[in-house]
Amino acid sequence: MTAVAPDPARTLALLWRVEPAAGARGPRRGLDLDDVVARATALADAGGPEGLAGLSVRALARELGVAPMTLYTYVPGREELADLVVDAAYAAMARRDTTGRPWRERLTAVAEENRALHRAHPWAARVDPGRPVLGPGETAKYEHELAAFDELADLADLDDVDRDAALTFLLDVVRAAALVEQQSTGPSDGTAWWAARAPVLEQVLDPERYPRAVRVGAAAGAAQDSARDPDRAWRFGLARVLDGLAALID
Amino acid sequence: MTAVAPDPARTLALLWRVEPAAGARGPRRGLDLDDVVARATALADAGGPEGLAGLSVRALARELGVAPMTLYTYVPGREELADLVVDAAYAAMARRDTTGRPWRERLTAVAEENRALHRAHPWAARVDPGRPVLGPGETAKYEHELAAFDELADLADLDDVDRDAALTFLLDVVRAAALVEQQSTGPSDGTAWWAARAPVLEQVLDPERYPRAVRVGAAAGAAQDSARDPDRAWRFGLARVLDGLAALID
DNA sequence: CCGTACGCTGTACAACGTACGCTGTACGGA
DNA sequence: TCCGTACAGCGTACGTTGTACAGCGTACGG
Repeated sequence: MTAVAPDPARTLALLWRVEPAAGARGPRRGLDLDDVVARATALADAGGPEGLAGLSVRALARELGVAPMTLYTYVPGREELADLVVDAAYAAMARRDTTGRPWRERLTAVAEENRALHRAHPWAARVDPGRPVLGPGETAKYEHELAAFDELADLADLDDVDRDAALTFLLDVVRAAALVEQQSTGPSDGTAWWAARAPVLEQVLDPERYPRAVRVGAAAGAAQDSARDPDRAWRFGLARVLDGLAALID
Repeated sequence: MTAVAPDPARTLALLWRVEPAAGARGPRRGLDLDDVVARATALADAGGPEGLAGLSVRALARELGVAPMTLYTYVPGREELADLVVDAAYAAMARRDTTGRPWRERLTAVAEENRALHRAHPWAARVDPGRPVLGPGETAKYEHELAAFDELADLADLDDVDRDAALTFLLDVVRAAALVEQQSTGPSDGTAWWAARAPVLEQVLDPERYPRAVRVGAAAGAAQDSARDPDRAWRFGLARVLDGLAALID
């Protein structure tokens, strides 16, 4: 079910659009790689949070009006296609130039840009951050976001390793907030979700045994469902990140 | 490929081991649900970071010496099996009683317990936190971890929603650190990984265009690979979390 | 003692990723 | 001008997945 040799060099060349000096023999290509990736992205977006995981070669081929195997002339396999989709999404992000602005504002901008990413592409929050793509999109994103730490790195005397850790720290809290947000705006809008579970839960969730879990769980669940203050978790996380980083400045 | 009706009540009953008052007619069951879950956990653990996603009904059945379809008399489907595995892992976590200790120590204990979880079960870091399992394991974990926030909630005047957000904040940073750690201890030990990519990257990663990305990326990569200070990212994240939460105390 | 509820499983189907080999195209060199 | 060849596209096929369905056999309740 998986290819034998997922040559990383080939994938990188594809990501960076480094053509293998094609001798233009044979028929012209009927599709454009950028189109393929764009259609794949649209399919993934339509698939909700599991969109990227659920993206299938056959569905994409159907969408593009070609046979499934045709896609393999454009892309080595499903995994690499997903990498291209991810990197394209990173490349397409809006990046505010906040050069010279105070560090809190710069980091907030980065956080908001990533929040927008997660809203545009719900699957982005499920992308494995431990497996870097190393494409042009990710690289540009990385460079831009590292730059936002210039002033803070200076003030707090962060070395490069700490700067990277600080960025990871921020991005991860943003991702977590996105996951929470997706849960409430998810397929079932809370009420039905809880209604289906309430009968068993009432029977089993002993408030004397789990006092905090029952109380806090109910409060947190209600807060998420009510659209009264949907940004609360988001602002909490961001403020905690900024305060945590501010403590580095002695 | 997916079941038609993933009845949530049935799954909850299974998680909490609420028997449907079985009239004990017919043959005895040859397997124990706890055994099934234990073997599934072992299989997932052996499968590395993708272990839970890669867990297949057929493989588990082979392991248990039964036909694949037999498992469907114990569990509604693959998804629910995964939920049981997750909840069992939560239930099995060691939980230090830190009642009365200072809040930083209590939160550190929670962080370390979850770090141990991620080391025992690499797939745990990939479990979707937006989809709560609501089993006894998760509930006990939630209760225990909320309790660790008692003093801080008091000092910082956190309401229940904030308390939940603060816990989520902490757990997510721990998860992120686990993902980073898994990347370095991963399948290929860094050197080979970079060697395969270096030729293309050198050709394409312009240090003038991406100065910080190239510099910081190299430093961060080297820091992860070198086992010199493997805990550095971990300690950074934890310290940032504690400082960020400490700022809530006015 | 037997009817029936239920554990177990063989078979089958739809969907998946993708290897292999064919067909037809269109350019580079003769 | 023509043709060899490199390459785009794809039909077919294989192995894998989750799981629906129907049959078989067991063992308890009446």
